[in-house]
Amino acid sequence: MSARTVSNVVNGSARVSEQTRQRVQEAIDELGYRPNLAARSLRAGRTGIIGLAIPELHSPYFGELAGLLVDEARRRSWTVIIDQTHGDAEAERRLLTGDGGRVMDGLIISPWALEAQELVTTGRSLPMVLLGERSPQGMADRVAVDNIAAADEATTHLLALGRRRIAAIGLQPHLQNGTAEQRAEGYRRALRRAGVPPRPEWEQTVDSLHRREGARAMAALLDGGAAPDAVFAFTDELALGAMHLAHTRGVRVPEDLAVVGFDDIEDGRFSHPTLTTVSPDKRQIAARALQCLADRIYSPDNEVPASDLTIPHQLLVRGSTSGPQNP
Amino acid sequence: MSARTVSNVVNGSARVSEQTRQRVQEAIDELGYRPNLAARSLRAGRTGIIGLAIPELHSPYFGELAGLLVDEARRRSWTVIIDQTHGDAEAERRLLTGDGGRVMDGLIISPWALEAQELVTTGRSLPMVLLGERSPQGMADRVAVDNIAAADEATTHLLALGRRRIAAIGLQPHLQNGTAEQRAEGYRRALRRAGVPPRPEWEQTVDSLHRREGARAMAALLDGGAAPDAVFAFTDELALGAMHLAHTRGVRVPEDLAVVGFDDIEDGRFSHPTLTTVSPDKRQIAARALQCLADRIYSPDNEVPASDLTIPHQLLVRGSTSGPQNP
DNA sequence: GGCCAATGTTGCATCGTTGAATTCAACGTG
DNA sequence: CACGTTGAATTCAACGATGCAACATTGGCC
Repeated sequence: MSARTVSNVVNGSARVSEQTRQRVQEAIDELGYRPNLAARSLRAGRTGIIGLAIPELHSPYFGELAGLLVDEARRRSWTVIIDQTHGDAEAERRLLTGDGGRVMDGLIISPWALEAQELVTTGRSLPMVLLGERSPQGMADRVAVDNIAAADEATTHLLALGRRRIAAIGLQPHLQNGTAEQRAEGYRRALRRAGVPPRPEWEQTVDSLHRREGARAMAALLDGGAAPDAVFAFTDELALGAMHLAHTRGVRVPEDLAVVGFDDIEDGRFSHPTLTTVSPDKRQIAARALQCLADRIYSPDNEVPASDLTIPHQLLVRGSTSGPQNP
Repeated sequence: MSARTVSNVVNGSARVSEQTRQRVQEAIDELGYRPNLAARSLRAGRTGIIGLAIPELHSPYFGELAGLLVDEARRRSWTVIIDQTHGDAEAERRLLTGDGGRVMDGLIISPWALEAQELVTTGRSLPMVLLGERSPQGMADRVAVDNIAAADEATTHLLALGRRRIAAIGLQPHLQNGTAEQRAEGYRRALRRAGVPPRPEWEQTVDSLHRREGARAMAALLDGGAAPDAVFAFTDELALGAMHLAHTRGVRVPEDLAVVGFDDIEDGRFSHPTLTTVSPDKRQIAARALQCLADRIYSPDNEVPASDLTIPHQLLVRGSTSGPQNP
């Protein structure tokens, strides 16, 4: 009963007689033997581990997305290691260079501080899928919604309600990842099409996407000269923060202020009022991202052309822009 | 320039002349060499990876906790792999037996379906820290808040407001993990001390801890004979679901119905009204859990006695139990 | 009986790293 | 000048699993 035979039994690889198979299996069960993954990885050159790099796990959007990705990875027998970058460029860079050693077979990254250019250059050798950010030279796959179109729809919805003083919360001019900029562009495009000139004082910059910042930005808007009658927040968290502040100031939502968010996090379905939002198909984002990664990992040499997948989204109209609350 | 010398330079271990060190370092930088973690793990018998097993990543409480744990692990140069059990006993068991191979040096698990007895028996050889669930024979470390005392405080707070018809949402009699039971016990204890006999029809069982279930339970309470004037929900998510349903039925919070939750998730700070809650010190839970795990991993043979750490908690009174909304 | 094919099992070598032991060179001392 | 001492670099072996080739066994065929 050599080690080689045991290996054959465990992997069901070579021809093993039924008799030996059973004898080996018994021994395995009895001794509680488990194959050593480190050794297996060393031999195979693969670890079966993929990395997921997101800004923050505690943010509902990324929490929900991470959950879906982990489940999808399990379906493919992959294990996921999660790293939080906290929007720190250095952390993102360290992740890519594999500082301290290469463990991951591939990486799904939602970039924040680094621009795609640097991402792709630094992480050259690592199969990689970008969430949200566009890859410049088609060096890495990318999965994202059409932010411009989605923001346009959201804003158009507010215009259709008769609102004209529509503010935007969520600009991040100092960031490289481009998402905020695209949503801002969609917002402005919709305004212009409706003949409403975009006004800089209605575009609120934020330092983070937390509720707190949404509240701060809303306060700034209310304290500013012309109070808006609608707000398009670039994320649901910002929207919920804005609604919270509106409540504390006695501003009624949606009567005095219509609010639209982006992400369709669970909170928005149960908030008071419920939150109208742009809902990206998160399940599909997870599935497609892993599909891309698998393609890239399993066909290493052939220059697989980078795919740029646009995921469908949907505007969910709820209480924050309509009369009574819809579920 | 042998492999051994390179190893010495990388680890700074043995005596290496300054000259060779530089020569090696240059080569490393130029070739982009990274040590192979699989080989290192194989040699060392350690992977530097710990597992985190939680029911669901998308739940805000576990999302926040996971984020803190990941950060704390990074401070200790550990990598975290995350597994979602979805409350599935089989998934928890598979995790413990290391089905398909042993990767993790240790495991932090928030048990759901399995009772501690089985957990400890099955995962005998794996350093393990339990979150929430008590370990019977002191075979594994445990980190948790004093659920009974905390639930007592929450209920007592409602009693102090003059409420007497206090319902509880969140019982899970079919589960083994004991947390819900402890909170129920604290709830009943407080009622009895105040001379209010616990009434079975005010104890609402739930299938999950999602907002949806909180809403369902609240509906059941309102549709039942005697509508309660207060609710203690065993988690913030249940509480938010309950508040949502109250709003849709025109029940005012806190005037008609006072609500207390448990967990202190971010949503509760920005909901309308803001949510009174029991706040466990999550940062400390994360820090202590990793400390325990480190102790156990780094002193393998010595039977380190299992520690049972009680983490402090705090009742945060907010809008859902007071007049206007406090932040 | 001798030879080949099919089937089942084993041994060898290897993945990359590192502990332990070894070689090599330079230097100081009696 | 012979010899011990110290510092620096190298070689050897091993961690555990597995691709590959070799080996053993059996049965069938001419």
